[in-house]
Amino acid sequence: MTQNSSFPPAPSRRERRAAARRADILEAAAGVFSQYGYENATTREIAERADVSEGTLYNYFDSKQALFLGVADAFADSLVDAIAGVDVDDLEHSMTHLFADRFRSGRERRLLMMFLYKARVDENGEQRSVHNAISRLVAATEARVREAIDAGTMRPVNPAVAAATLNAAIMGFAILYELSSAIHGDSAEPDNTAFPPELLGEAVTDIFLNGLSEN
Amino acid sequence: MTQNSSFPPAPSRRERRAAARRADILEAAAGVFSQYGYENATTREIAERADVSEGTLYNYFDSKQALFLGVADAFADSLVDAIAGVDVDDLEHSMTHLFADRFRSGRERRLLMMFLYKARVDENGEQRSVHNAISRLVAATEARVREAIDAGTMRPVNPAVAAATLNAAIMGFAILYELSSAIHGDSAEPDNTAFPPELLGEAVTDIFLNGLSEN
Amino acid sequence: MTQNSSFPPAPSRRERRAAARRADILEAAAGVFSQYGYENATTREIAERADVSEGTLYNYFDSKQALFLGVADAFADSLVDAIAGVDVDDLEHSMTHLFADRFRSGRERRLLMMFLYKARVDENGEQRSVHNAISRLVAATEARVREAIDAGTMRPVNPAVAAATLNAAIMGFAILYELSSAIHGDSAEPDNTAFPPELLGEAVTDIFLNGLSEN
Amino acid sequence: MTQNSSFPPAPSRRERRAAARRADILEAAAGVFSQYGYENATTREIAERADVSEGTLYNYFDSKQALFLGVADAFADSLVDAIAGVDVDDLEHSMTHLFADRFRSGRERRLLMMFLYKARVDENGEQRSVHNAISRLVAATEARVREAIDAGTMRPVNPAVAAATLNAAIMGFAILYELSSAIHGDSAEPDNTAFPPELLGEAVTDIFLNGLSEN
DNA sequence: AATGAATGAGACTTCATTCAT
DNA sequence: TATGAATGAAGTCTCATTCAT
Repeated sequence: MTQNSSFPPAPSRRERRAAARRADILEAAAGVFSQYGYENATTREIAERADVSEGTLYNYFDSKQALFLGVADAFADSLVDAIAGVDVDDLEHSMTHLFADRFRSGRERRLLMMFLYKARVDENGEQRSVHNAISRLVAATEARVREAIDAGTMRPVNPAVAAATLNAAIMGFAILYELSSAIHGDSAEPDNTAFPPELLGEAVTDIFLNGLSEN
Repeated sequence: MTQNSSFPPAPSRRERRAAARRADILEAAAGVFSQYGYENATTREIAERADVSEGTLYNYFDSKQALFLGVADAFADSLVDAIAGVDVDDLEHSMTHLFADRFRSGRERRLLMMFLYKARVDENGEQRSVHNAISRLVAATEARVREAIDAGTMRPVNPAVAAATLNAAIMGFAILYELSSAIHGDSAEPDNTAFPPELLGEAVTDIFLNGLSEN
Repeated sequence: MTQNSSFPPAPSRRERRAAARRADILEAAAGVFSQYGYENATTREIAERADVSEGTLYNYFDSKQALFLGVADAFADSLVDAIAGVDVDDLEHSMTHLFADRFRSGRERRLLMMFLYKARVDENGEQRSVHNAISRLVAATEARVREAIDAGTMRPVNPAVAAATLNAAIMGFAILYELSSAIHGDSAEPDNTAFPPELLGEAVTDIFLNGLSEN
Repeated sequence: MTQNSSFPPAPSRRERRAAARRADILEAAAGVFSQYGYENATTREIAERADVSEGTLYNYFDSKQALFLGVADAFADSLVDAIAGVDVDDLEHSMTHLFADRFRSGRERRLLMMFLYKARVDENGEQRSVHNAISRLVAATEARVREAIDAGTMRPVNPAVAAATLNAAIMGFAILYELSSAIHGDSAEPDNTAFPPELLGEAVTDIFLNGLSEN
């Protein structure tokens, strides 16, 4: 009857509705968080944007923190996927795309910035999840670097340092790009700064692959 | 010998005390902001740490925001100075030190992260000062890059992109380093992570100068 | 019989409770404002007297100012109604009652005094509502004066001046009466001063209708 | 040596300077109070306007309240003088001037309004002085009314009621006039409303002397 | 399961008053 | 006597979270 015979057992209609509701809430939360930052985002606005009541929020997430972590996890998933998709045999091309993609969406840039900020601020016991999300990113990157070195397309640099540097650049650049967007007065989408994402991705990749030194 | 005759007129005792008090407050604010982030920092704790009453805070700064901007300005000043000190004839050495210095102090790393975050969140009219501070950094960097290219020590890359990339890396790395510090459980000073700042600075500089490609 | 079919739609129980709560809060606010004046009235006491938390106040009114304006509007409404009820064919009788009614309740007297005071102090842009309330009063009075002149029961005085004078007397007398009440030591209700409101209303009306001059 | 041989003993230079300072402060306080109202007037601004430090204020007056009472007393003195100057043989003329004078200065109008307001709010034990000032006014008026009745220029109305009504009108009209000034957009001096003080004084006096009734 | 009114802790900020200089 | 920095109590307002409906 249902279209899915694999595990877990086919979700009932109620379960499907609940999942959709949860997704709506996460989507709304991502938007509000990215726009205002964590502390200035209000559960009231998230609820409004998800078209549910504030009370309902708490049927799906234990707290504002939990809501935030839900957003962070989804974000990290998509970024880990992107890193996993890098082709070590064509670093230039795939890195260019990776960078460009990370610079394209203002919402993603802002979310990344926020995760980094909160990860630091909330290092108090209970909420290491953002840390975990970051760690997953770096680990995924390090794995690719090792592969690239093994494949002979990358110099035998320290893989951990290289992975960290690349992620730092992604993060730092996302931040800087976001700031320039704001500075250039187009804080709202669409992002039409002096440097279009593609060119920027190319130039940054060039620096990373070929270095800055003359000769 | 006594009241010197040069400008500005010798500060009276009262003026000296006021300046010292102001410095105390800024110092306390920097500490509290870096530890908790802007929103979770309370004027109460800043006052306590500066050993003054909350009211006194407002004799020196108009608002919590103004206090924050005071910290941001001082921070940007020191970073601009550091960039201005880069020797274009010995990029490797001076960049290594620049990076290493930026990674050394946890408080500086955290402050930088916070400024970036707030700069994005507070792009509302009145408080562009953090933006300005960031802009100063990038401009100072771009000037050095142009010099280095003219001096023939750097490839003729796009100076604006290079300046942005370098700053992005500084920022991103400060963040990442800070996060790893936290991950490795030594969130408090001193910072004794797997990668000591000097080695890290060297490795990052190497990647930036020489690139990642196996040529 | 049950949910009536006329407009507006029958208020739900929740809506009815909300309206009642709003009324409770306004009532409490009127009491506290009249007792302490605007600036010395605290949201804490208003909340306590309305038997709600301070936070709840802000679910019904945006600010202390808004609360005050709610009280002012209700007050102006009742006074405008009273003026509209004056019978121009029996000025003596209806004016006597109008005056007497305005003198009777200490709370009303004090509120009036406060509105006048705040109207002056808060003439800053946003809050002209108190001004508006006063203007409504004077306009209503002027209309009655014109009618009375047309009906031949009043001398052809300048209607605007007469309206202003009458309202000035109402206000001024409310104030003076309130002050004497206080002076005579019965600041709390009930008001049993030397001059009972009815006699006072009569005497004042006599002066206004017949003047002070001999002959 | 000094120019004054009467009691009290000739003031020394120091005493004269102190008196002048006191007068400066009172003048500044009157201005600030009338502009902002009691609660919104700050000792800081009073001090600035009097060109002394805040601390100095407290060498001349015990508290903000005392400062206010100083202003109130001076104000009542001048008004009592004006009432004492009314010529019972020429009520029309002298009342017209009395009214007109009270309407002319915005600062006086606002101060009067404030005194009335504070007199009510501060009826708590300690500060009956404003009450006393008001009482002096009414008593002075009542004395004049009795004289006028004895002189046969006034109907034998109840002198207490008449005195109260007249003062009420003065107060109420001062308030109303002040409000209209504000309403007509010229809250700052000079006062150029639709009704110039002289005409207004005349019209009000006419109503008071001759009444409103057609007969 | 959904609602949204109620809660109350806690934040920032103001300002009359004091007191060491 | 004058100064003005320091004080700290107190006030308004916000918002995550709860719970009766």
